[in-house]
Amino acid sequence: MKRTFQIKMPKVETFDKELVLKRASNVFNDKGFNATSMQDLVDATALNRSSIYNSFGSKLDLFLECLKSYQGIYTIKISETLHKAHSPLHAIELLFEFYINEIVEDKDNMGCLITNCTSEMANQDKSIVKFLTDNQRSFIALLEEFVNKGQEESIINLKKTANEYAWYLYTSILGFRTIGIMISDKKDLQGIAKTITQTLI
Amino acid sequence: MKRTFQIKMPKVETFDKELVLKRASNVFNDKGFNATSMQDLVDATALNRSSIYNSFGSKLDLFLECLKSYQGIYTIKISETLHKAHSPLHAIELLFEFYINEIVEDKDNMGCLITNCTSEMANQDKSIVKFLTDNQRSFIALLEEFVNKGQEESIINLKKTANEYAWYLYTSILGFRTIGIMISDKKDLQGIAKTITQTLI
DNA sequence: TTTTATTTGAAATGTACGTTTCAAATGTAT
DNA sequence: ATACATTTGAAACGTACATTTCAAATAAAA
Repeated sequence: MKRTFQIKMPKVETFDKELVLKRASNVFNDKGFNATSMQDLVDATALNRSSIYNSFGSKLDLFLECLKSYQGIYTIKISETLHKAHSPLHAIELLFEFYINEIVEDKDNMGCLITNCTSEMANQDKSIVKFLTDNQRSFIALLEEFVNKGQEESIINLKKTANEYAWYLYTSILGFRTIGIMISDKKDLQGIAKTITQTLI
Repeated sequence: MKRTFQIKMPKVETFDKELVLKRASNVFNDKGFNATSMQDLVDATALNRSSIYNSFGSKLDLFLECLKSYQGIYTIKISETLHKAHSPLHAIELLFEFYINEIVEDKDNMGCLITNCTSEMANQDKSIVKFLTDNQRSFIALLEEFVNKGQEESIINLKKTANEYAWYLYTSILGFRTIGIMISDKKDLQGIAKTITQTLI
């Protein structure tokens, strides 16, 4: 309970915020920020317009919350994926397998919310840039950690530093998420993923 | 002259179509399709609203013409770049150098019109999908041709087929164009490009 | 110079946008 | 049961959108 310190307790926010953000994220992911209307969001979330503005502020504020929610969900999924692996290289291979499943299951070919957002808004809005920069930094740090372990265990080659390979993998993932909008065939995607990860061996 | 077969020749279209398309492409590239208004296009092209509708049909039709114009310009630039090389591998390295220069000179961090369009519209409009699919096919064919030559000359390894490397390179270029929105530092970009092309050696 | 098909400019069309407003409904704590 | 801070629903706000309209201007051909 957040408000027990108050003398009087009025009607309180009842909706499931995470569920609302998931539904809003889905619309934003499908149509992009600019093509998504407030009406679309009202329909998708089943919230009233006023409630959306009350709870989130503006369309852009809601979008930023969606980005954070989406990032949170994927951080967990990716973390789980990486820790299932029996070696650092295998972790990176599993990461691509994870993305392949995401793409194959993404029947509407929406792609990744964050990658799409980079294309659509990274040169338009400062708060978006901040989010994307932070996301990039932490993702690359995570990748670097696994590459580093792989190099220490002599499973990943030493032709490049762990940081260089992390940037390479991050760039490849951006490309992979974008080509996933155009291609949904599992075999084709596995072929591309194999070629990307082969570089590390 | 296209209309000499007519008896009477009325006032005829005077504006430089390629220049207009370049200017329109620049706005679309900067803001994306959905965030670009007709007023933005009127301002950028210095054409009248009526003239735009007369000449191009609709905003989407104009956008498709912009995509084709952009594709035409890049096809020439890329062809020139590739044929400057002294080997097939060098051609691919020069291709990345070309993109690096494009990114560094892109002061507004707009990215690539076609890559951005994939993120924004590939799951929304059929005519866009057709353009993107054709573009993808021809670009991959071009890449495959160079990889194939490189493999015949034993400059590029045979761990993967030329087609597989072409898909890999295409995916990498999509990622490279997207990260180019976030990163403009030449050294950083050169590092990533080096890691991508290293795979072929 | 006149004719004529087309282009041009400015205004208008109707729709849809993001956001605000506010009275009524709600539910917790008294 | 009552009080009351908050949420809700519906309507309204002003703006901006893509597109159309049409009279006036234009320039090639007769």
